[in-house]
Amino acid sequence: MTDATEAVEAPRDVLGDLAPDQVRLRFAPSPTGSLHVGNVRSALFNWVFARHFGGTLVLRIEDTDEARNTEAGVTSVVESLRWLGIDWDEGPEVGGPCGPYLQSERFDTYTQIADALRAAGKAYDCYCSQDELEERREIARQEGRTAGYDGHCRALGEEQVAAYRAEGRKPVLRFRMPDSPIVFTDLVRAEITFLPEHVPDYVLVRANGHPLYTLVNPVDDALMQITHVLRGEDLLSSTPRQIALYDALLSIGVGRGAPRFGHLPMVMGEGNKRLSKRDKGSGLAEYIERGFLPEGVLNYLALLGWGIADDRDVFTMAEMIEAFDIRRVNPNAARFDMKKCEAINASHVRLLSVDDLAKRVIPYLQAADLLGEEITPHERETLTAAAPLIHERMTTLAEAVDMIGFLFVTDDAFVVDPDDAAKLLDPAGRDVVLAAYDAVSGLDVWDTPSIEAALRACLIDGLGLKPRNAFGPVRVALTGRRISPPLFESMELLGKERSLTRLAASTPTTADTARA
RNA sequence: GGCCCCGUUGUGUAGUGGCCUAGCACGCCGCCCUCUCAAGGCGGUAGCGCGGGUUCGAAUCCCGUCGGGGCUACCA
Repeated sequence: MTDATEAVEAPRDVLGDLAPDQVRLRFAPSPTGSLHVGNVRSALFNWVFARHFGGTLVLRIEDTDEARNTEAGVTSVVESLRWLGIDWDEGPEVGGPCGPYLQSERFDTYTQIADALRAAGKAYDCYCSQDELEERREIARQEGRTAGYDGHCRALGEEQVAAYRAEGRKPVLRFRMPDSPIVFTDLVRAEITFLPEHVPDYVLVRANGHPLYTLVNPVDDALMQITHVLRGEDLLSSTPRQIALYDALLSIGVGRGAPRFGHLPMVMGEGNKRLSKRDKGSGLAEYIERGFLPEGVLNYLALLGWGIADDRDVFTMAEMIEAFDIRRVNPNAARFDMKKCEAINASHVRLLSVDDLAKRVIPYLQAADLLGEEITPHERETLTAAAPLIHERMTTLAEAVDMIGFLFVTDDAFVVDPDDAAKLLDPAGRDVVLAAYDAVSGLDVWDTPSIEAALRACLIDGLGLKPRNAFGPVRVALTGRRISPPLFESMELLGKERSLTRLAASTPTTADTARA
């Protein structure tokens, strides 16, 4: 590379003539239920791109499909983004100069622009029926040609139009594709070329007058002066027709021409198909319920196509924003791996301070009825003391319920896991628990060192048990589970009285004695 | 069928002609530590889809081929 005359591939130009803070991106979901992780990933990359350059992120709701309940959907999108910590500069709740930001409130605009496009000859009325279209499509397919619109109505005479109208046919508005190749440089891929014979004329407005996504999406991007569009690769094939539309819009004085595009790799689920709503782990709601951290989810999603360094994969959003370069995004489709997602999340849990962890775990304990709305000082104290015990043991916040629930559950609601009891609280185990009871019942000082010393002296030194055999039964009796936070610390937190109560509940029964 | 995108261990990736007998992370397996589980430490498993070129030398360049995905609606 020392030879200046050597041909070098032109680098993908990210900004062009724009000043960095002039970049405008958007996240434009349709409000159909909970956000899909693929959408979250798109939101993340657009947000990070905008923040990296100090530009603007617009949130626009694409609710042109009137069949959906937009009211609840919009709320859900907004709440999801808030949870994630992804903020927007223009859009619902924050307003902005390009509103309204709900497409359902912009129909007049679309109608006007559709008319202008028709008047300028950029689009035309098409009277072909769906049956006719399908028939011709099928023939084209069989002949190995592009199976799109054949241009039948491109140049109808007045007579023909009158005849169609007399039949009662209602036209759709169809965009007239230019007959020259469309070439663009994708920000994550390279230069991509589409030949005109492969990109047929397409419908902008339905026969019933409703504008389609094909019209509405580019129109709003133009009107909202979007400079960069980062979206899924599934939309790559529709890019040439959209670019042609941006050009047409420009010619009638709308917008500034096509934005730059970057197509993000698909997120694949099990097998070799894209992650669908059916797949486990496809909806954001699931992550919230399970107690994933927003920073963990975002970090993992970022890893699907991007990395901060070759020897590190845990990072904060601030670090990602600082380091992000769309040209470094890998174009390969990536398979979603829940194990890795959990591992990344676990790393972020460990990055939390113990105070923060204690705070974040509260809603999950409340949801499990282990804590009430009001948290007593004692509960708060226990939580603070318990947090260090679990912060290196958990993958998701909701796991706190099983891990430290025994500290908060009332004694009469306390139950021992049946399987664990069967294994460890057999007659021999119960004898161990009895010995443990005797060992600690006389303790004056109830703290971890004293408890440990007493238990070891009695069970290990006294009875000659192996540690795991000695503490296993005690653990189950106290925490209800074979797996728990460290035993002695747990006992200290449980308190002497409650510890003894639980130990007593698991000491040898008359049945055991009879059997012996 | 047509068009477009993509192709490094099980998964995500690093790698832009020699530093690659291919690095990192997750997973998996084993060992150490240890009151359980984690965390941590150490070690192991496994990969350049295939075939031709170009070159002294290719995971890296070229051609072909195979494979996967996406799109192909009056959905978004």
